[in-house]
Amino acid sequence: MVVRRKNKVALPPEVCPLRQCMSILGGAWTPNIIWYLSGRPRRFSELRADIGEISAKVLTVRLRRLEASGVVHREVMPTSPPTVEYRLSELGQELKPAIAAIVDVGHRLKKISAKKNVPGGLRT
Amino acid sequence: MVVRRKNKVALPPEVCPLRQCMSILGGAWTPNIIWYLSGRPRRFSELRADIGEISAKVLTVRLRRLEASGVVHREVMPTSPPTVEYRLSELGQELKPAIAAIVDVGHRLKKISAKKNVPGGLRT
DNA sequence: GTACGTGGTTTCCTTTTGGTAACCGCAAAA
DNA sequence: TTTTGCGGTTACCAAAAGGAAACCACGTAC
Repeated sequence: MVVRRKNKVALPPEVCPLRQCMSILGGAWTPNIIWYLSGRPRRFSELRADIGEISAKVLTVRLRRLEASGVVHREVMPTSPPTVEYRLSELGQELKPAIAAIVDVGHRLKKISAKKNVPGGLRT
Repeated sequence: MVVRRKNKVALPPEVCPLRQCMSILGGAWTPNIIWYLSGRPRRFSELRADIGEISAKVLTVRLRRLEASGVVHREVMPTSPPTVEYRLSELGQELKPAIAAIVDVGHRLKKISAKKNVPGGLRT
Protein backbone atom coordinates (compact mmCIF):
# COMPACT_ATOMS: atom_id res chain seq x y z
CA MET A 1 0.00 0.00 0.00
CA VAL A 2 1.47 3.25 -1.12
CA VAL A 3 0.59 6.64 0.27
CA ARG A 4 -0.70 8.72 -2.58
CA ARG A 5 -1.02 12.36 -3.02
CA LYS A 6 -4.58 13.56 -3.08
CA ASN A 7 -6.18 14.20 -6.44
CA LYS A 8 -7.19 17.71 -5.60
CA VAL A 9 -4.33 20.02 -4.89
CA ALA A 10 -6.07 21.84 -2.04
CA LEU A 11 -7.75 24.42 -4.20
CA PRO A 12 -6.92 27.95 -3.07
CA PRO A 13 -9.31 29.26 -0.40
CA GLU A 14 -10.79 31.84 -2.79
CA VAL A 15 -12.24 33.80 0.08
CA CYS A 16 -15.55 35.46 -0.50
CA PRO A 17 -15.14 39.19 0.21
CA LEU A 18 -18.42 39.18 2.06
CA ARG A 19 -17.39 36.41 4.40
CA GLN A 20 -13.94 37.93 4.74
CA CYS A 21 -15.39 41.19 5.97
CA MET A 22 -18.12 39.58 8.05
CA SER A 23 -15.53 37.48 9.84
CA ILE A 24 -14.25 40.78 11.20
CA LEU A 25 -17.63 42.35 11.82
CA GLY A 26 -19.11 39.16 13.27
CA GLY A 27 -19.75 38.45 16.91
CA ALA A 28 -21.81 40.34 19.41
CA TRP A 29 -21.02 44.04 19.81
CA THR A 30 -18.23 44.14 17.23
CA PRO A 31 -19.85 46.77 15.01
CA ASN A 32 -20.61 48.86 18.08
CA ILE A 33 -17.00 48.79 19.16
CA ILE A 34 -15.84 49.92 15.75
CA TRP A 35 -18.51 52.57 15.70
CA TYR A 36 -17.39 54.10 18.97
CA LEU A 37 -13.73 53.89 18.05
CA SER A 38 -14.46 55.61 14.78
CA GLY A 39 -15.41 58.67 16.77
CA ARG A 40 -12.22 58.90 18.79
CA PRO A 41 -9.78 56.61 20.61
CA ARG A 42 -11.21 55.10 23.74
CA ARG A 43 -10.08 53.25 26.82
CA PHE A 44 -11.30 49.86 27.89
CA SER A 45 -13.58 51.17 30.57
CA GLU A 46 -14.93 53.86 28.28
CA LEU A 47 -15.99 51.31 25.72
CA ARG A 48 -17.54 49.25 28.44
CA ALA A 49 -19.57 52.24 29.60
CA ASP A 50 -20.45 53.32 26.07
CA ILE A 51 -21.86 49.97 25.12
CA GLY A 52 -23.30 49.35 28.52
CA GLU A 53 -24.49 45.79 28.26
CA ILE A 54 -21.26 44.22 27.08
CA SER A 55 -19.36 42.02 29.51
CA ALA A 56 -15.68 42.50 30.21
CA LYS A 57 -14.92 39.10 28.83
CA VAL A 58 -16.56 39.68 25.49
CA LEU A 59 -15.06 43.12 25.17
CA THR A 60 -11.62 41.66 25.77
CA VAL A 61 -12.14 38.92 23.24
CA ARG A 62 -13.40 41.37 20.63
CA LEU A 63 -10.58 43.82 21.11
CA ARG A 64 -8.00 41.05 20.94
CA ARG A 65 -9.47 39.76 17.73
CA LEU A 66 -9.72 43.17 16.17
CA GLU A 67 -6.15 43.80 17.14
CA ALA A 68 -5.05 40.49 15.65
CA SER A 69 -6.78 41.29 12.39
CA GLY A 70 -5.10 44.67 12.27
CA VAL A 71 -8.26 46.72 12.61
CA VAL A 72 -7.55 48.17 16.01
CA HIS A 73 -4.39 49.49 17.59
CA ARG A 74 -3.77 49.05 21.29
CA GLU A 75 -1.47 51.35 23.19
CA VAL A 76 -0.58 51.24 26.85
CA MET A 77 -0.08 54.71 28.27
CA PRO A 78 2.61 55.20 30.93
CA THR A 79 0.17 56.50 33.53
CA SER A 80 -0.72 55.20 36.89
CA PRO A 81 -2.74 53.16 37.07
CA PRO A 82 -1.81 52.30 33.50
CA THR A 83 -4.49 53.16 31.00
CA VAL A 84 -4.90 51.51 27.65
CA GLU A 85 -6.03 53.32 24.57
CA TYR A 86 -7.70 51.63 21.64
CA ARG A 87 -8.08 53.27 18.26
CA LEU A 88 -8.83 52.29 14.70
CA SER A 89 -5.79 51.54 12.63
CA GLU A 90 -5.51 52.72 9.06
CA LEU A 91 -7.08 49.45 8.04
CA GLY A 92 -9.81 49.97 10.60
CA GLN A 93 -10.66 53.32 9.06
CA GLU A 94 -11.65 51.44 5.93
CA LEU A 95 -14.51 49.88 7.84
CA LYS A 96 -16.09 53.21 8.67
CA PRO A 97 -18.13 53.55 5.47
CA ALA A 98 -19.51 50.04 5.92
CA ILE A 99 -20.50 50.70 9.50
CA ALA A 100 -21.95 54.03 8.52
CA ALA A 101 -24.01 52.36 5.82
CA ILE A 102 -25.34 49.88 8.32
CA VAL A 103 -26.22 52.60 10.79
CA ASP A 104 -27.92 54.50 8.02
CA VAL A 105 -30.09 51.54 7.14
CA GLY A 106 -30.84 51.11 10.81
CA HIS A 107 -32.28 54.60 10.92
CA ARG A 108 -34.48 53.97 7.94
CA LEU A 109 -35.62 50.64 9.36
CA LYS A 110 -36.66 52.44 12.49
CA LYS A 111 -38.78 54.89 10.55
CA ILE A 112 -40.38 52.19 8.48
CA SER A 113 -41.14 49.89 11.36
CA ALA A 114 -42.61 52.88 13.18
CA LYS A 115 -44.92 53.60 10.26
CA LYS A 116 -45.94 50.00 9.89
CA ASN A 117 -46.38 49.58 13.63
CA VAL A 118 -44.06 46.61 13.62
CA PRO A 119 -42.85 47.20 17.18
CA GLY A 120 -39.15 47.37 16.64
CA GLY A 121 -39.11 44.68 14.04
CA LEU A 122 -36.62 42.01 14.97
CA ARG A 123 -34.88 42.43 18.22
CA THR A 124 -31.81 40.57 19.39
CA MET B 1 -49.20 44.25 51.03
CA VAL B 2 -50.25 46.30 48.08
CA VAL B 3 -49.23 45.72 44.51
CA ARG B 4 -47.52 48.86 43.35
CA ARG B 5 -46.82 50.14 39.94
CA LYS B 6 -43.17 50.06 39.09
CA ASN B 7 -41.19 53.26 39.45
CA LYS B 8 -39.85 53.16 35.96
CA VAL B 9 -42.46 53.37 33.27
CA ALA B 10 -40.81 50.81 30.99
CA LEU B 11 -38.55 53.26 29.21
CA PRO B 12 -39.01 53.09 25.41
CA PRO B 13 -36.76 50.52 23.76
CA GLU B 14 -34.64 53.22 22.12
CA VAL B 15 -33.20 50.74 19.68
CA CYS B 16 -29.66 51.32 18.56
CA PRO B 17 -29.71 51.59 14.75
CA LEU B 18 -26.61 49.46 14.56
CA ARG B 19 -28.13 46.63 16.51
CA GLN B 20 -31.39 47.08 14.68
CA CYS B 21 -29.72 46.55 11.34
CA MET B 22 -27.36 43.84 12.58
CA SER B 23 -30.30 41.88 13.89
CA ILE B 24 -31.33 41.54 10.26
CA LEU B 25 -27.85 40.95 8.86
CA GLY B 26 -26.87 38.58 11.65
CA GLY B 27 -26.59 34.82 11.42
CA ALA B 28 -24.55 32.69 9.11
CA TRP B 29 -25.00 33.34 5.38
CA THR B 30 -27.53 36.14 5.76
CA PRO B 31 -25.46 38.76 3.97
CA ASN B 32 -24.72 36.28 1.22
CA ILE B 33 -28.39 35.61 0.68
CA ILE B 34 -29.13 39.31 0.41
CA TRP B 35 -26.18 39.75 -1.89
CA TYR B 36 -27.40 37.13 -4.32
CA LEU B 37 -30.97 38.36 -4.18
CA SER B 38 -29.78 41.88 -4.89
CA GLY B 39 -28.67 40.65 -8.29
CA ARG B 40 -31.96 39.12 -9.32
CA PRO B 41 -34.77 37.07 -7.82
CA ARG B 42 -33.78 33.51 -7.08
CA ARG B 43 -35.37 30.20 -6.26
CA PHE B 44 -34.65 28.17 -3.18
CA SER B 45 -32.47 25.68 -4.97
CA GLU B 46 -30.63 28.43 -6.81
CA LEU B 47 -29.65 30.10 -3.60
CA ARG B 48 -28.58 26.78 -2.23
CA ALA B 49 -26.34 26.22 -5.23
CA ASP B 50 -25.05 29.79 -5.22
CA ILE B 51 -23.93 29.69 -1.65
CA GLY B 52 -22.86 26.09 -1.84
CA GLU B 53 -22.06 25.28 1.74
CA ILE B 54 -25.35 26.37 3.29
CA SER B 55 -27.68 23.68 4.57
CA ALA B 56 -31.32 23.54 3.61
CA LYS B 57 -32.32 24.06 7.19
CA VAL B 58 -30.37 27.24 7.67
CA LEU B 59 -31.44 28.61 4.31
CA THR B 60 -35.06 28.03 5.28
CA VAL B 61 -34.63 29.69 8.64
CA ARG B 62 -32.89 32.69 7.11
CA LEU B 63 -35.47 33.18 4.39
CA ARG B 64 -38.31 32.91 6.87
CA ARG B 65 -36.72 35.49 9.10
CA LEU B 66 -35.96 37.85 6.26
CA GLU B 67 -39.52 37.48 5.11
CA ALA B 68 -40.85 38.17 8.58
CA SER B 69 -38.77 41.32 8.83
CA GLY B 70 -40.05 42.49 5.47
CA VAL B 71 -36.73 42.35 3.67
CA VAL B 72 -37.55 39.51 1.31
CA HIS B 73 -40.66 38.70 -0.62
CA ARG B 74 -41.64 35.09 -1.25
CA GLU B 75 -43.81 34.12 -4.17
CA VAL B 76 -45.02 30.68 -5.13
CA MET B 77 -45.22 30.27 -8.87
CA PRO B 78 -48.05 28.12 -10.27
CA THR B 79 -45.73 25.71 -12.04
CA SER B 80 -45.23 22.04 -11.62
CA PRO B 81 -43.42 21.13 -9.56
CA PRO B 82 -44.18 24.42 -7.85
CA THR B 83 -41.25 26.80 -7.79
CA VAL B 84 -40.76 29.53 -5.24
CA GLU B 85 -39.20 32.82 -6.06
CA TYR B 86 -37.49 35.02 -3.50
CA ARG B 87 -36.65 38.62 -4.11
CA LEU B 88 -35.72 41.71 -2.17
CA SER B 89 -38.64 43.85 -1.15
CA GLU B 90 -38.51 47.59 -1.36
CA LEU B 91 -37.22 47.57 2.18
CA GLY B 92 -34.67 44.96 1.24
CA GLN B 93 -33.33 47.18 -1.50
CA GLU B 94 -32.29 49.59 1.23
CA LEU B 95 -29.80 47.06 2.44
CA LYS B 96 -27.94 46.95 -0.85
CA PRO B 97 -25.61 49.89 -0.15
CA ALA B 98 -24.66 48.40 3.21
CA ILE B 99 -23.92 45.01 1.71
CA ALA B 100 -22.03 46.65 -1.11
CA ALA B 101 -19.94 48.61 1.38
CA ILE B 102 -19.10 45.41 3.22
CA VAL B 103 -18.14 43.64 0.03
CA ASP B 104 -16.03 46.61 -0.93
CA VAL B 105 -14.11 46.45 2.33
CA GLY B 106 -13.74 42.73 1.83
CA HIS B 107 -11.95 43.35 -1.42
CA ARG B 108 -9.57 45.78 0.16
CA LEU B 109 -8.94 43.45 3.06
CA LYS B 110 -8.00 40.78 0.60
CA LYS B 111 -5.44 43.01 -1.04
CA ILE B 112 -3.98 44.10 2.26
CA SER B 113 -3.78 40.67 3.79
CA ALA B 114 -2.16 39.48 0.57
CA LYS B 115 0.48 42.18 0.90
CA LYS B 116 1.08 41.49 4.53
CA ASN B 117 1.06 37.73 3.99
CA VAL B 118 -1.58 37.29 6.61
CA PRO B 119 -3.00 34.17 5.03
CA GLY B 120 -6.63 35.08 4.68
CA GLY B 121 -6.78 36.98 7.90
CA LEU B 122 -9.53 35.70 10.14
CA ARG B 123 -11.59 32.90 8.81
CA THR B 124 -14.95 31.79 10.12
C1' DG C 1 -1.57 48.19 56.11
C1' DT C 2 -5.63 48.46 53.52
C1' DA C 3 -8.51 50.05 49.97
C1' DC C 4 -9.01 51.59 45.21
C1' DG C 5 -8.87 51.84 40.18
C1' DT C 6 -7.40 50.04 35.87
C1' DG C 7 -7.48 46.43 32.68
C1' DG C 8 -8.05 42.59 32.34
C1' DT C 9 -8.27 36.74 33.07
C1' DT C 10 -10.46 32.54 34.49
C1' DT C 11 -14.00 29.36 35.58
C1' DC C 12 -18.40 27.80 35.16
C1' DC C 13 -22.65 27.55 33.17
C1' DT C 14 -26.67 28.11 29.96
C1' DT C 15 -28.25 29.27 25.56
C1' DT C 16 -27.86 29.57 20.83
C1' DT C 17 -26.32 28.10 16.69
C1' DG C 18 -25.71 25.43 12.77
C1' DG C 19 -24.85 20.99 10.64
C1' DT C 20 -26.53 16.03 9.24
C1' DA C 21 -29.67 13.00 7.91
C1' DA C 22 -34.02 11.36 7.45
C1' DC C 23 -38.44 12.36 6.09
C1' DC C 24 -42.65 14.59 3.60
C1' DG C 25 -46.42 15.83 -0.10
C1' DC C 26 -47.38 16.74 -4.49
C1' DA C 27 -47.58 16.33 -9.58
C1' DA C 28 -45.58 14.83 -13.69
C1' DA C 29 -42.68 11.79 -16.17
C1' DA C 30 -41.03 7.23 -17.28
C1' DT D 1 -46.47 1.95 -10.56
C1' DT D 2 -42.31 3.70 -9.33
C1' DT D 3 -39.30 7.51 -9.65
C1' DT D 4 -37.93 12.23 -9.84
C1' DG D 5 -37.63 17.12 -8.60
C1' DC D 6 -39.03 20.90 -5.78
C1' DG D 7 -39.23 23.02 -1.52
C1' DG D 8 -39.06 22.32 2.34
C1' DT D 9 -39.61 20.15 7.78
C1' DT D 10 -38.13 17.56 11.73
C1' DA D 11 -35.26 15.39 15.23
C1' DC D 12 -31.03 15.04 16.99
C1' DC D 13 -26.55 16.54 18.28
C1' DA D 14 -21.98 18.86 18.99
C1' DA D 15 -19.79 23.05 19.17
C1' DA D 16 -19.55 27.75 19.93
C1' DA D 17 -20.95 31.81 22.00
C1' DG D 18 -21.77 34.77 25.57
C1' DG D 19 -23.02 36.12 30.37
C1' DA D 20 -21.93 36.22 35.65
C1' DA D 21 -18.98 36.32 39.10
C1' DA D 22 -14.75 35.65 41.21
C1' DC D 23 -10.15 36.60 40.92
C1' DC D 24 -5.56 39.02 39.82
C1' DA D 25 -1.28 42.39 39.62
C1' DC D 26 0.25 46.73 40.02
C1' DG D 27 1.08 51.27 41.92
C1' DT D 28 -1.04 54.97 44.41
C1' DA D 29 -3.79 57.11 48.02
C1' DC D 30 -5.47 57.15 52.47
